[in-house]
Amino acid sequence: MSRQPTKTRIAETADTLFYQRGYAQTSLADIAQEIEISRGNFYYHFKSKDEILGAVLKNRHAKTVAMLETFQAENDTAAGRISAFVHILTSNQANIMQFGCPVGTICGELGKLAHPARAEASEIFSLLSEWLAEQFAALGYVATADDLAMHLLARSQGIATLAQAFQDPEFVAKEVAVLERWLTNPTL
Amino acid sequence: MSRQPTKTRIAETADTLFYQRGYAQTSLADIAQEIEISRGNFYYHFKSKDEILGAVLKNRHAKTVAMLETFQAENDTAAGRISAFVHILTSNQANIMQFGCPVGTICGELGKLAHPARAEASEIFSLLSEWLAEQFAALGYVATADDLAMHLLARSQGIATLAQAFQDPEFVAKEVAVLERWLTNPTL
DNA sequence: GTCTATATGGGGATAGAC
DNA sequence: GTCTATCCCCATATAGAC
Repeated sequence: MSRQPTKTRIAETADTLFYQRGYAQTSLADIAQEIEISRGNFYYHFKSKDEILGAVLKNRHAKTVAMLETFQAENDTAAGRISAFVHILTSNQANIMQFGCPVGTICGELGKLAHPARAEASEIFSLLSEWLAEQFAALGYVATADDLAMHLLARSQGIATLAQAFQDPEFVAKEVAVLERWLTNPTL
Repeated sequence: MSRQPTKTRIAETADTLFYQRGYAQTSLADIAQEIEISRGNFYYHFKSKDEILGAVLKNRHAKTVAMLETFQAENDTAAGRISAFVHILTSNQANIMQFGCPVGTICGELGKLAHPARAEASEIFSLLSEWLAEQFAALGYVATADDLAMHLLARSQGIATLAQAFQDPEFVAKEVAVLERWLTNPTL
């Protein structure tokens, strides 16, 4: 783990802390302490904190692509693939209840600040939306695939938001079940 | 407008700026500049920034109660009341696309920071959820009223999150239409 | 590549004059 | 009630030794 190059360790730790505390609320000192480097060392690897954010977003993008490829590989049917997506809410429940959705929360934060990296963050949502649309199209919902994808994405986001606000695992379980039922006959 | 007492003006301006920029990212200097008082004057009216946050959350709570009472007064049927709630997404669309939902985003921010005022923020969600549950019960969905309420709240939140991320008014319009259709026969 | 030391600015908060 | 002046801490970022 700690045999990785420093630049990588910075980006990975920043990823975690940005998720848990938010971008603005995470100081370089926090990251430096976590991986036991000096604050000065930072600027050998990155020009600025914003550049670290860029690297983090690039990482999350790549990890999202990889995740979708795994869903693709591990499920024979489009229905199974969509279901795998929905079940992120279950498998990642503990984190979501504490810190919200990693994509949704960074988009919200960067959006409020009108941060230049805003668009890169939303791109990850686009990635998910487009992949979901492909699955719905494969299921036969060709005409409404895009809308169904956005609809499901929105519902997942809403569940994540309320999960964090109410800290209620039962709510998540119920809503995932509702989504599963909806998936048997997805309509708008 | 500016004839209000300073303490009130601080709380109202803080409310706006906390919404637009986030709590942590709004400095007391920002607020002071907006209403043209000195930074020092602050501490005559509030002991700390956190105390201002407390006042803001109390205000939002009260405004939410008032809003629900208006919905109640202006609509004869439970269906109409729920519909009024849904249409916040339309009437407040411009703000939501820029800054997200005022309740959802503060809950998210305070949640990440494990801030003491977390619970007060979630309370506003509870307010909405309980009111919606009453409406669903009045519609005849007594057994599932609570779940329907949380479900609708989650869907609204999801729409707000994606509206901010994608900046797409059409998406909001489509999803509001979908919600309206769902309301004619709300199921889980 | 990594460190220490430091520059510079901004944050919340306090003291005390008016 | 409001102001100015100031304290202290922590933030990002830089300079330069090792």
